[in-house]
Amino acid sequence: MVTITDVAGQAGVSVKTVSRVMNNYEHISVKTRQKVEAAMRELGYAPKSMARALNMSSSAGIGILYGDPSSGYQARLNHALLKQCVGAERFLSVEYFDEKNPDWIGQAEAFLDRTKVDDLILVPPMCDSSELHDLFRSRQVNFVLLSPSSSIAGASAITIDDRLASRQLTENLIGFGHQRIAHISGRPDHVATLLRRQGFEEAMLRAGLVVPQTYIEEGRFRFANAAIAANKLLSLPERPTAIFAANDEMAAATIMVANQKGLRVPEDLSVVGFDDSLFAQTTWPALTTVAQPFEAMAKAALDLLRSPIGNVETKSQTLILEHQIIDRDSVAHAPVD
Amino acid sequence: MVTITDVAGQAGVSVKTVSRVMNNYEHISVKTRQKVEAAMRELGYAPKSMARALNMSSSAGIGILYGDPSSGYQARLNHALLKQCVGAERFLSVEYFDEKNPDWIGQAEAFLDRTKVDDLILVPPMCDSSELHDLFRSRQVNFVLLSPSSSIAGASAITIDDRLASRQLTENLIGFGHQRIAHISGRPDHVATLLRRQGFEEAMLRAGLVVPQTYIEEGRFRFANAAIAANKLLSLPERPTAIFAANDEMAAATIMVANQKGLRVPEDLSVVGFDDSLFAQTTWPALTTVAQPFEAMAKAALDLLRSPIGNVETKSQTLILEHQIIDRDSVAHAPVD
DNA sequence: TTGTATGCGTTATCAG
DNA sequence: CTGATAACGCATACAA
Repeated sequence: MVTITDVAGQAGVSVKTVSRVMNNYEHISVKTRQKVEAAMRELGYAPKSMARALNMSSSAGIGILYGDPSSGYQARLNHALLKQCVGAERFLSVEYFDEKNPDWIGQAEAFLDRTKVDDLILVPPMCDSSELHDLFRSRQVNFVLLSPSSSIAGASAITIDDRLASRQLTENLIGFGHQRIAHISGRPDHVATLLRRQGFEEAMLRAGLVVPQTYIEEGRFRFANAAIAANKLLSLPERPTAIFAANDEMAAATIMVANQKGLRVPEDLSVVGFDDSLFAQTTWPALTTVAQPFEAMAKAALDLLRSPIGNVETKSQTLILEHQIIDRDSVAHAPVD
Repeated sequence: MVTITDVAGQAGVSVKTVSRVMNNYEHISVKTRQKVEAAMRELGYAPKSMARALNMSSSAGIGILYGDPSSGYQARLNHALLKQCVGAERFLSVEYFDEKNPDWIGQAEAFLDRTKVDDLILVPPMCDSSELHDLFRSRQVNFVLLSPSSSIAGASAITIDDRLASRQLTENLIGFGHQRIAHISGRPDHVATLLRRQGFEEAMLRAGLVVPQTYIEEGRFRFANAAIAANKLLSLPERPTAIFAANDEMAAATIMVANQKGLRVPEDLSVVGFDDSLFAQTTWPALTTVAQPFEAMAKAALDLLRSPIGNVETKSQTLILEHQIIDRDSVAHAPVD
C-alpha cells in the first residue's frame, strides 16, 4: 500500500507538500507541484478517504436519497455523481428512501446516524419536504436540492429551465412548419409537468398558433397512459402533425401508436420528448429531445456542498444549468395537406 | 463528539477495554462489560467507522465494480444490494470501472486502497478477468462473481440458468402452436448470448422443429441492430410467426419493426424477450420475458461474502438461482395460414 | 514556498 | 483479565 509518505519520499519533498498539492493549495511552485504529481502517478497513489475523513471529523461521504428505483434519471445522476466523487476524493452513500413509508424523518435520521455523512443531495420528491429541510438544518448537514418544486429560502438548488427548454423544443417544431401541435403532459402533481406545458403554450402563443383543448392530453409520464393519450390525439378529425410528449417514455409510446395506425414518423408525424433517457435512443426513429446536463449538475452539486455551511445567513444560490436540445430523427417538415 | 476515551473515563477503565467490549472479546469480566456498556449508553456513544477502518485497514463496505453505466441491470442490482445492506449493517461502495481503460489491475488496486473494502461483487465483464481474481486473492479480499462466463475454481458465483430459461421460453412459444420461430442473438463475445441461443435450439430440436440458417440473426443486444435483424426476418418469404429476442431491448425493436410493417403483435407475430427490463413493461403489448431474481441474487451475494475467506481451500460454491418466466401480452397462438 | 511535529478515534502489541 | 503506548494515513499549526 502506497501512502502519502511514499509519495513524499519519491518526490523528495515533505508530506505536507504532497498534501498541499492534493488539496490544490495556492502557494506552491509549479516545479514542486509537477514533481509531486509525477510521483503520485508513478506510484499509483490513491489517497485513503478514511484517513482523510478521520481528522477532518466529517465523513467524506455524500448522501443521496432516492425514491424511485426504476427511474433512469437516478441511475444517470448517480453515475455522474460517482465520477465527480472520484475526482474529489469523496464517496457516495446512496440510500433508497421508501416513499411509501410515511415516516420520512425517521428514515432520514437513521440514515444520518448510520452513515455520518454531512453532505446531502436531495432529489424529487424528497427535495420538497420542509420537514426534511428542518431536520438537516438542525443537524448541521449541508444539502442541495435537485429540481425542487420551488426555491427554498436558505437552501441551494440546482435545476434546469424546464419551461424554456419546452418552449425551444416547441419552437423547433414550429420552425419546421408545424401548426397543429399537441401535447401529452406528465403527472399533475409534478412541477415539471406544469413548467413543460407552460413552455409549450408560450411558444404556441408567441407564434400566434392556437391550441385546442383536445390537443392536450394527460400521460402521467407513463408509457401506458401516453399510449392511450396518443391514440386519442391521432384519432382526432383534425389530426396534429406533431406531438410534444413531456418525457421520452411517453414519446416512445406515441411513436408506437403512430406506427400501429400506419403513420410514419417523422414523415407523417413529428414527435419530440424530454429527458434524453434510454428511450430516446432506443426508439426508431431516434428521438429529438432535451438532455439534462447530468455531469454539470453533479459538479455543481459537489461545488455547492463544498462551501461550508458556516453562518445560517449563508448565501444560498439557485443554479439554473444549461440544458441541451438533442436533434435526432423524429422531426421533419410538416406534411402538406 | 463523544469518543472512546470519554467512555473509558466514564467507566473508569482503559480505552482498550472499551474497544474489547465493543468487539465482544472473549476474556472480559461480566462486571467490567456492564460498566462499559452503561457508560456507552449514558454518553450516547457511537463508534466512528472511519477511525476503525483506518486502523483495521478494512471497512464494512462492500465494493461493487460496474462497467456499463447505461445498463438497467446495474441499477436494479444496486437497488437490491442496497436494501440488503441496510439490514446487514453494511454499506455499498459503488465504483465505476472504466472498461476502456486497459489497466484494470491499477484501477482495482486504487479502489481497494481508497475504500478498504474487503468484500467485492463482480459483474460482467470484470467477473471474467483472472488477473483481477488473482489480485483479489493476493490481497485477501473476498469476492463473488455474478453471472460469470464459466465457473472459476476457488471463487463463488451466482447466476441463473440462461439456457434453461431460454428453452422454457421457447417451449412456451411452441406450446402456442408456433413452429416457425426465429432468434435474434446478442453480442457474440458475451456468454449469455451463446447460452440463450443454445436453449432456443434445444427446445426446437426436442420438438422436432427445424431452424433454418436464415432464422438466426445477430442483434448485439442493441435496439438499432435488432431493428435491422427483425427487418430481415420479417421480410423472409417464409416469415416466422414468433421471434425470441435475446433481450428486451431487442424485443422492443422487433415489435416496432413489426408495427411498421403492418404486422400486429401478438396476433400476427409473437415476441418474447429476456431480462424483464424497463422495456418489457413500456412496450405495447407488454413483453413476455424472463426475470432475473435480483433480490435473491443480492441476498445470496451477501451471504456468500459473510462466510470468511479462511483457508484457501474454502468451499467455493456456485449458486444457480431460480429465474421466472413473466407471461405478459406479446404472445398469442400462431396464426393459421 | 516548504518542512516538522502533533493529533484525529480506533485497534494491536506486549507487557502486567 | 486489563492497561499504557504505538501504530494507521492524512491534515494542519507553527516554524523556517
